[in-house]
Amino acid sequence: MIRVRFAPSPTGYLHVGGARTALFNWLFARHNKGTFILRIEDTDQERSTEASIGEITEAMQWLGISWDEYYRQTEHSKRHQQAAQELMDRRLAYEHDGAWWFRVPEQGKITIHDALLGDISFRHEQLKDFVIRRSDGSFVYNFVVVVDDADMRITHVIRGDDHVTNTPRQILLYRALEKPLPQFAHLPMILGPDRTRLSKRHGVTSVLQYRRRGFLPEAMVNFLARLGWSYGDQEVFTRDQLVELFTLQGVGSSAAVFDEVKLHWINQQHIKAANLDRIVELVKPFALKNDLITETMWDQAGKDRLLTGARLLRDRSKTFADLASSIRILFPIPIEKEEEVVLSQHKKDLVQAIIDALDTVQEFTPKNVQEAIRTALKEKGAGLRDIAHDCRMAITGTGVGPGLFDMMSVIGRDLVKSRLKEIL
RNA sequence: GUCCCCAUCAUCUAGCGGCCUAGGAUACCGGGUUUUCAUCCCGGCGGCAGGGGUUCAAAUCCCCUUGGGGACACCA
Repeated sequence: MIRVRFAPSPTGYLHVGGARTALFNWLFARHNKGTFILRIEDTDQERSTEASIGEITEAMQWLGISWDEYYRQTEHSKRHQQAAQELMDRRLAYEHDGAWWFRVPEQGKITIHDALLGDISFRHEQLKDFVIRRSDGSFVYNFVVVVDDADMRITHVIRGDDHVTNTPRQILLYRALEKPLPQFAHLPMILGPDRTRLSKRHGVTSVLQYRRRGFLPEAMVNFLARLGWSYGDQEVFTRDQLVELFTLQGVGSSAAVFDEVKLHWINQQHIKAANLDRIVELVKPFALKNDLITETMWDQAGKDRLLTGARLLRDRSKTFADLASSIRILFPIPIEKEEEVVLSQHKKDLVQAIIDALDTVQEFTPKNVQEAIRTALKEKGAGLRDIAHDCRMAITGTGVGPGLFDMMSVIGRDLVKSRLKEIL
């Protein structure tokens, strides 16, 4: 039975690097029908916070990374004490300056058999004795992680490769404690555009920030998975496909740069594939965010209109923030125009003809609207080209967008008419 | 500085000795579709870090150089 864990320390939000590590563990567990454990490494009482634990679990839930077992490292203090005492009793550790030190044998070398990196050797001289229990009685990371992983019968330790140099010390501890070694797999790091380890100074690294910016969790998961993992030429994956296809063999060994441009593209792919009802539901908070649109207005907008609007506009949206700003035109609020519309008298006549024509339309469908407008323009000896851009600007505030008749239909007769009158 | 890891287009990557004149994706640049933009379709640009080996054959294996990253705490 495969058992893996993600072990974040709750000293801040979940960043994308941590999320990727969690994701790979989770995919590995789900693919192999194993167990995924979330273990909060909260032994650093100074820096650990409840708020941080909440942020981390919320981010994981948002991403859909579900855990089967949950632990807090501090709950295991007696086990740590017990194990440390055992090493002391067996003279594998000694006390110095009030701290307990693990004795590293002077001769020999230690080899990690890493599932991703192959064999990596360290000579004992490089390691030196190290502290396992501080003089204040608390335990050091390298020690508790081994005790906990052994107790929890972790079979595969999948973590960032910034941990490789910790691994030989940990292996020594496994041996001293007479516990079976897990399989190690060290994931390559995620880098910023400047090729240094991804951090706050590279911009947004909080997973939850991506939710706030209008990204879909499945897009985030897809993107994170493709950072280091691949499956032939395929780029877009559903969560289920990822679970089905994920293997450690598919994981590369070189660091990857976090490319937000590609994240946007993947997000767009998932927005295009998502269920429209969900799109409408998810875009709502973005539309309400800093706008004239109220909750009531949203509810009165009409489900069908919102659905149609979302369908028409989502091909142009990389994020929900994009979609929210374009879907505003469905609401009876003033629209900001990208450019001032100044019409010649001739064009004003055309617009007036269009307004009049709209009144003759029975059911306000794209097809009917088109028919009425084309007919009206033809009678004036004009074509759609002559006035389309101005009409679009009047009713949507922008020169680009979905088909004019589709837009008029979904916006609705009254709103279209009043917006057209504004430019006369 | 010491130790460890990594090295294919700008970026993510396929490639695990012959299928490679190195494939896909993003980005970028054209063209088509569209009233416009986007989507979509077609095309283009662009890379095996360098040098030695091994082999009939190397992007693939080995060594060196260079470059990049990481670790060097009584932090996790």
